[in-house]
Amino acid sequence: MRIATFNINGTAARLPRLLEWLAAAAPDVACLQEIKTVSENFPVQAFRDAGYHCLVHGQKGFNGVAILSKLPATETARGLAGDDADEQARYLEADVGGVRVASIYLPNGNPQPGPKFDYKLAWLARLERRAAELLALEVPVVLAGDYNVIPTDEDVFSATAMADDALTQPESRAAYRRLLYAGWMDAIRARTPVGPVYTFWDYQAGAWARNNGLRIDHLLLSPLAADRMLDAGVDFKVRGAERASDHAPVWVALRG
DNA sequence: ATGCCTATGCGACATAGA
Repeated sequence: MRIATFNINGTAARLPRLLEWLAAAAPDVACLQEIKTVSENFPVQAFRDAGYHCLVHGQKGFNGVAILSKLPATETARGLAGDDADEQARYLEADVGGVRVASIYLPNGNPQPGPKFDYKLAWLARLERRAAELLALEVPVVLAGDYNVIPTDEDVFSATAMADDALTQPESRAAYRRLLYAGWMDAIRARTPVGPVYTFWDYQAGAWARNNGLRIDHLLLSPLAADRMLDAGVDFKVRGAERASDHAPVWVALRG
């Protein structure tokens, strides 16, 4: 089973690229972020024609997450518990073929310090609580998404250029590291332990051409999912297409 | 020191992204 995460940066703007990628990569599950549409306007029929069921948690204009799956999916959570006032669509979770999968769009947190950074850290704390509940289930789980966290200086083209950014702050990194120490395996780093691996390249300043990237899209695997991992990687080519998202898809292959 | 691009919206610029 191949499970991918892809921040598409707008469904309407990205639909042709997205359908091309689904046809070429044929993931069994695709966790999408930044769909930037209300659920009612998500092009369910186009994905159905491509062979995918859809679960959608959208909102107007910004954010929004979805899970596409070849097998039928059973929704297990919509939104993260812990803050009833939080109306941003950033978390969707489902059972697909015996694997629990979450599509995560973590808050960016800039500028920091400030309320947006506080929201990011609070969201990370809520995610840690949900992650602990999921570990206790003792089933294969894949937490897939745009974490907006650059885990280490090896995951960024220039640590100094990003030193004041919310994505590299010690508090953001500590929360991510706590997830790893709790038992979650970073699939990309399990496959490629050393050297730069990027999943995002800014539209500005020729970042793609210069390979000025960041690694912020992650696949965290519970122990039972990690046991089944065959391979993991980034579909770099997708970022080089015309009218591409600023993120590339990241995928993991599980046995069975 | 700032903007560089891109997407969206009750568009005519503002906001958000990262």
